[in-house]
Amino acid sequence: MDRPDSRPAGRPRDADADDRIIDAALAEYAAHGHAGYSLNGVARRAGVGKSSIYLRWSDKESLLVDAVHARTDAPDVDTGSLRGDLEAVTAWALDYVLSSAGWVTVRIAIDGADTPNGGPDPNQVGTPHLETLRHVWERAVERGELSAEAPTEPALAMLYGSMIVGGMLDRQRLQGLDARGRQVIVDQVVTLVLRALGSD
Amino acid sequence: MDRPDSRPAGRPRDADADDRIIDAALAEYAAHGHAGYSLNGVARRAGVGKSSIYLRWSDKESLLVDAVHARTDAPDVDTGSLRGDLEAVTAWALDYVLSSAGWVTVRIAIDGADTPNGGPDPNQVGTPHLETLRHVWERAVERGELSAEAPTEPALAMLYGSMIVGGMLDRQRLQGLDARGRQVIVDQVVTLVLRALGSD
Amino acid sequence: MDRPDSRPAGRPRDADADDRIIDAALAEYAAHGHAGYSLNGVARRAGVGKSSIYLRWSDKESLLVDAVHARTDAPDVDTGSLRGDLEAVTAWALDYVLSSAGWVTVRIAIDGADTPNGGPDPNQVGTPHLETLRHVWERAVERGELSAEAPTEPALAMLYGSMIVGGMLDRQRLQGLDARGRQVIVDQVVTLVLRALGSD
Amino acid sequence: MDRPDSRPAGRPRDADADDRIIDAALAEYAAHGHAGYSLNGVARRAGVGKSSIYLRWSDKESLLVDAVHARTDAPDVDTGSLRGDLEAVTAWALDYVLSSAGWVTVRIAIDGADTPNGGPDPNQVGTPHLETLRHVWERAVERGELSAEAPTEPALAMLYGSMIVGGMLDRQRLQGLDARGRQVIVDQVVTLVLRALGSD
DNA sequence: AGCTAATCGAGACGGTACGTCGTGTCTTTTC
DNA sequence: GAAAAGACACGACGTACCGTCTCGATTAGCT
Repeated sequence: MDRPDSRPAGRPRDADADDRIIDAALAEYAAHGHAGYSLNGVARRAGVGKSSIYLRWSDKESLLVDAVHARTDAPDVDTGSLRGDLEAVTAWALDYVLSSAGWVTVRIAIDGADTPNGGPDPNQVGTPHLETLRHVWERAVERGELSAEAPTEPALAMLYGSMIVGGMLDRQRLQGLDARGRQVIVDQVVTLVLRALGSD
Repeated sequence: MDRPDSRPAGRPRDADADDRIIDAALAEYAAHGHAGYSLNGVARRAGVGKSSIYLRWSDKESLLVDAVHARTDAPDVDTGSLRGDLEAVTAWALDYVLSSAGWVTVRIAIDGADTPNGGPDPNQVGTPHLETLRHVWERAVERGELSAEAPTEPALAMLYGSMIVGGMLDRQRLQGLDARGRQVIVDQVVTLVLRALGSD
Repeated sequence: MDRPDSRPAGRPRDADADDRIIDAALAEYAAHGHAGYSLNGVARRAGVGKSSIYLRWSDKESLLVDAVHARTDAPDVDTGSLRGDLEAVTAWALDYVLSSAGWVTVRIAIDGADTPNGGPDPNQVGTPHLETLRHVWERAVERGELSAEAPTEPALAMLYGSMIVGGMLDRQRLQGLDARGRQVIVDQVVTLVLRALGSD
Repeated sequence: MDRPDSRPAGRPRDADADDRIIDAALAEYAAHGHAGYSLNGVARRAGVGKSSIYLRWSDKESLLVDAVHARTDAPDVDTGSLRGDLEAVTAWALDYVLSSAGWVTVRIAIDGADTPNGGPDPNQVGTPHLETLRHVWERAVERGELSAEAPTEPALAMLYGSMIVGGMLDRQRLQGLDARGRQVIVDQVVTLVLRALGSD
């Protein structure tokens, strides 16, 4: 007969296909931009039928959101000091916005913000990064480096926003910097943020 | 004889059409979002043939950029004090990123940043705002409120970036605020920036 | 294993759509003439997307050629005598050139003749009718009614050309004739042709 | 005062422009075929503004008709015998249908026949040629070579139609013939027509 | 010489069709 | 029943042309 938790009838989903589709989606987006990101192209690049994509996602927008999610991992740094944590997380954020994949995330979040029920939820997209920053904050409060009343959100926005503006207006120059040059940028921003928080 | 700057031959462009097209473009964008913004729709709404649009702009994207430009005016505030100027310019920036037309600018600048020679120049798009902020800075230095060595660019990025992140992640809530509520946000950000600059 | 002539992968073409498209093409041509024959109009009338048309034909011209081909059937009459055959085939040809669909064929053949590699091959269009006439000839030669040296082609051209000139210059009047009236015309032409052939 | 047939006020039409336009129209038609014949192109080639064309003709179709007319001259041959006249006129007709400009006439007449009040009047287009043939007939009757009861119209249609069918189905080959080769064709057709008329 | 008026080249105007491509759905065979 | 393949109806893209219009410049006859 049938085992109670038997697999559903028919051919099982190809788990590998998920990965191929997600990779293809990000690659197409990075290659041709928002306007040139087409589901036909994704299917072609992934070597997959369109129906296989529509079985998993409702439309091309939600595929993009999921793709970005699946490929975004914000490391939860813990260096023992607020400055150390901020430097680590800022350095990581800088690399992120200067990378092609990372910048796609920003684009998607920006694109989705003004189409309330049309596009992807930007909070859903951006949250991972912010989450990491919040953890840094919490530990700083626990360590007594910050008061609980410190204006968390605005400071987060300043730090994260600095990186975005840098990636937007100064991209070429920043991409040309080596690790040492980027460290200077990071130091500067972290110093400003800490001073703003009265914790320098 | 001939006047050196004589008009070109043929029927002159209809200046009124420019306005109708720009208004229609922004209206279509606001109504249907990025995905639903179609040149056919713009032409229909403006009561204009598509050729008249393509005579002026090379594609729908550059029309959008120009439309946003044409309807964007960054006021060169001058209140007499750094804090006053920053509050004014920040309040204006907040309204800007929360507006539909303003957000389009941000989106376009973001979209164009990673496609070096493909899309519109992000600096061209973003510059007007930054220009205003730089003027504020210059006057503050002249008044002696800031030292000439103050880290201008990072501070600008923090301020402008804060607004962008707010417009991205907290859009719904911020749009719901009245003038008073927005003033609180502005104060908070300006205070942080001034403190970061050691000028509070 | 696989059958050698297995069907190609994917959804098969909708055979019904072919018919609807062809009918719509001829209807549009007949209704609006050559200048007003538009592929958009054909698609609309056929209730079909343009892509479905372009999957089958490369452009509007080749659709028209195929449409005419598909709806043209030249009956292979066989009455037992040359005069009988010629009368039958001439009567049919007269009806043909006076009909809207038939006249379209002539138009297309004429249009295509002077654009060697641009338009449809006129021989491809006109051949079916000529084919029928040639069969009539062959049987007449077999029966001994005509010598094998009789100038086939010029006589064919005379007969067929008479109908075309009639359809061109005398269309209104001929269309107004009843079957009896048309028979008079047919008799006259056949008599002339037979006399020209020295076979009266 | 005023002379009764004074010239109208204002700048007179440029007679030279008529010629340039007509030549350009035929050249464009010959170069790009019916589909590629555009008024914009004619204006460009003639070095003329579109308004100058529309001052003279109501649309591109009637320009074409007039252009063909203006460059068509049907000689009223008179050789003294029916056979001689027919040979002359047939040779001329053959050259005509094989020429680009001549074939345009045929095409226009054909196109206009089935759109009663839409296009140019086919009789207007075709008449000149038929007129010439009728004169030939009349003289033959006067000379007693033909009886007044001879079936004029059908014979005319046979002769003229033969040429059209030849130009349509056998164009390439006939265009390749030299004067001698064409003479053979002409003889054949004339012989058939004369025999049909019982006048050989 | 000045006035009037139609024509000239040029080219923008609102429309519409072209042929291409992408959407999200549907239909087929194969696994 | 999922997979791939690809056809389906629809509609936007950017281009080209239609026939109309609006310009400044020209070219005449009439004052």
